[in-house]
Amino acid sequence: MKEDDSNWFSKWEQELPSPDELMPLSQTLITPDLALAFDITNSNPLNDSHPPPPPPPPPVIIQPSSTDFADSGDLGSGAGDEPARTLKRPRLVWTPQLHKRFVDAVAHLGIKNAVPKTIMQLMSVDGLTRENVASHLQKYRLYLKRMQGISGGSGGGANGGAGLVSPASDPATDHLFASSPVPPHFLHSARGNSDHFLPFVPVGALQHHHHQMAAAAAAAQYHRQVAHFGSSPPTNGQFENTFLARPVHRVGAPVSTPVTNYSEDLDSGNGTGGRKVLTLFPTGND
DNA sequence: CCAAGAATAT
DNA sequence: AATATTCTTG
Repeated sequence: MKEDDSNWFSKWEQELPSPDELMPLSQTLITPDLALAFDITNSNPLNDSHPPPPPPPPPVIIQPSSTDFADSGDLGSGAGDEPARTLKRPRLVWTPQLHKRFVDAVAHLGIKNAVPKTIMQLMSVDGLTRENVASHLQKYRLYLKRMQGISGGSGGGANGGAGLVSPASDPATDHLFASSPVPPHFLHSARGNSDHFLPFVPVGALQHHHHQMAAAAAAAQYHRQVAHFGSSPPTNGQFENTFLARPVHRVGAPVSTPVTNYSEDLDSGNGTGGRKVLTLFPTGND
């Protein structure tokens, strides 16, 4: 068994979010129209509720700001896809799944190597940019700092929306970050590397499958994506688009092509027993 | 020049 | 509040 290094890796692979959940980023291949077209009528008997259903009829599409791609059809010639340049992509939504991936990557890299670029590469999420990660990382660090002050660690976050929770979960502190098990060593000064040493990114090991997602699948995912959280504040009227436009990769790094790796994931986003969002599919997978 | 980090902006 | 974008420094 020389699987020493592959050891943690294989384990990691198992926790990778299922395609369904990290689709928001990969939806890049699916156009909203297509999604809607597929969406469909899908009588989803086992689908959860969908209070805020994406009403197809109204001419108004969810787009935060103006300048979008599907807007005027003149831009260059094609107006279809390619643009990647000059276009603004929608805000990235860090779903618990994505964040989990993020945390895992950071954890496995060690705080020292956990720099945006490396994290991004390790996550191998299509469409994720360094800036995305950088921004999130910044916030994540603040969160960790915050935590050091109070609570030595117990990540008992995970509040089921009720009010009983362990300490260290201030209403202002939890939210997304509390939903993922924060690696212990994070709270200490991660110096010298405790267990993870990976100066470089083993991305090569991750590269296995390609995109094989079908439109139908994407459409389905598109739906559950919007109908998430059930505990949203009342005055929250901000809709953020869930699709990202990022059809092509432009890597200059020595790594190969970062593609999304799909794997089975049962989502255990909370170790403290406080189940949280998602996991729309009972028993296994669809 | 590229990338990380902090500071700002939306 | 959450992300993005800009600015500065390495």
